[in-house]
Amino acid sequence: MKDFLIALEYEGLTSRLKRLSDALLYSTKDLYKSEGLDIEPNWNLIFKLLRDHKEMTITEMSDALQFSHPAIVKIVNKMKKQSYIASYCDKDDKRKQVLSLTKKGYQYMKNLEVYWQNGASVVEDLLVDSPNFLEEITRIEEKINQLNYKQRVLLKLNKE
Amino acid sequence: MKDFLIALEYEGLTSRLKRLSDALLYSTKDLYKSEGLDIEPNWNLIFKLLRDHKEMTITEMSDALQFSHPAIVKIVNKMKKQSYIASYCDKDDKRKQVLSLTKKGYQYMKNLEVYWQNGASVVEDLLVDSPNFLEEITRIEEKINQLNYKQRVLLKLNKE
DNA sequence: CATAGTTATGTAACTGGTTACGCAAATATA
DNA sequence: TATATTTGCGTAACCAGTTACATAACTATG
Repeated sequence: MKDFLIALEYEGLTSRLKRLSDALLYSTKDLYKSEGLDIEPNWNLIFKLLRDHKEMTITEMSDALQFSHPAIVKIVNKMKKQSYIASYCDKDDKRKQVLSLTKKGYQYMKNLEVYWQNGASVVEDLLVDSPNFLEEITRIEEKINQLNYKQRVLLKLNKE
Repeated sequence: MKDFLIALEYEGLTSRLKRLSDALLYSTKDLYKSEGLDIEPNWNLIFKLLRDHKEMTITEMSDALQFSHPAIVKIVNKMKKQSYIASYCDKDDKRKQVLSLTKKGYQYMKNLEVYWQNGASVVEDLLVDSPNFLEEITRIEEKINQLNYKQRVLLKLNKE
């Protein structure tokens, strides 16, 4: 059966992006599960952020990833429960929670590297016939950041 | 603050796809809400499917859109509750539910056309500097359909 | 033609995001 | 310095998908 979303062209793109990202997400979860790994999707982002920055707050992470802060809170709390992350209260600003990887976190990260490397290599393979993809999706992200979908549609509607 | 996901290159793509598709999804919902429209994301897909095919079953829709069947069931049930869709039991196969748009459904669809047209036009604008995007994402979808992310990573792991 | 397997659909539980709201701490201002 | 505003973060409720499981109806086969 023909793929209706693809046939829709411009009108199908949003749903295709969701469909593709869901497929990758669930497949990643499935991989972790079948490998018996104690990690969830996007923990890798937090691991890498803290590997590169040593210490960060929730807000800084939410800024760097451009995720809502509750999303970060949820991930971080799970990682704390597994003792991959520790935190202390910033003494200059008591609202802030300063997060960093524990020794256990650093050690566990070593086990994950092989999955990250092969994962990146898979993405590279997926993109090999799509050499402009990364560049072009970056441009789309930039546009959406400047003026979101709703604003753009409203602008068109009001011009009529 | 620099975008960490973009800096991650291959390792950030999956999360960027989700981030982008979520941004579009929530912005679409926001648009519908602020316009007072009685419609949810992806209802448009069902409307269009039934506009083009008159009658379809759950499984046919799930096939055409490549969504899981429970996803279709949920959407269709909501649209039935609003009387945009009616159904009858297939007399040759009593398991099947034959779905079609009601008169109310067709009428309501007319109100939506202007949003669909402008939405498509917005997507066109978003893609104007990304002329290869649609073609290249199609190739990525094809690859994932042939061998999913998990399978690809496992293959690489086992080769080591 | 009885029964084993397959298919269509429904339902439950889960997931990983979001928005909305609240509060305490910090900052700006009158 | 009292008060208004902003900021950091936590929690609740929601949302649109998924997988897993159940059931009834159809199909194929010994």
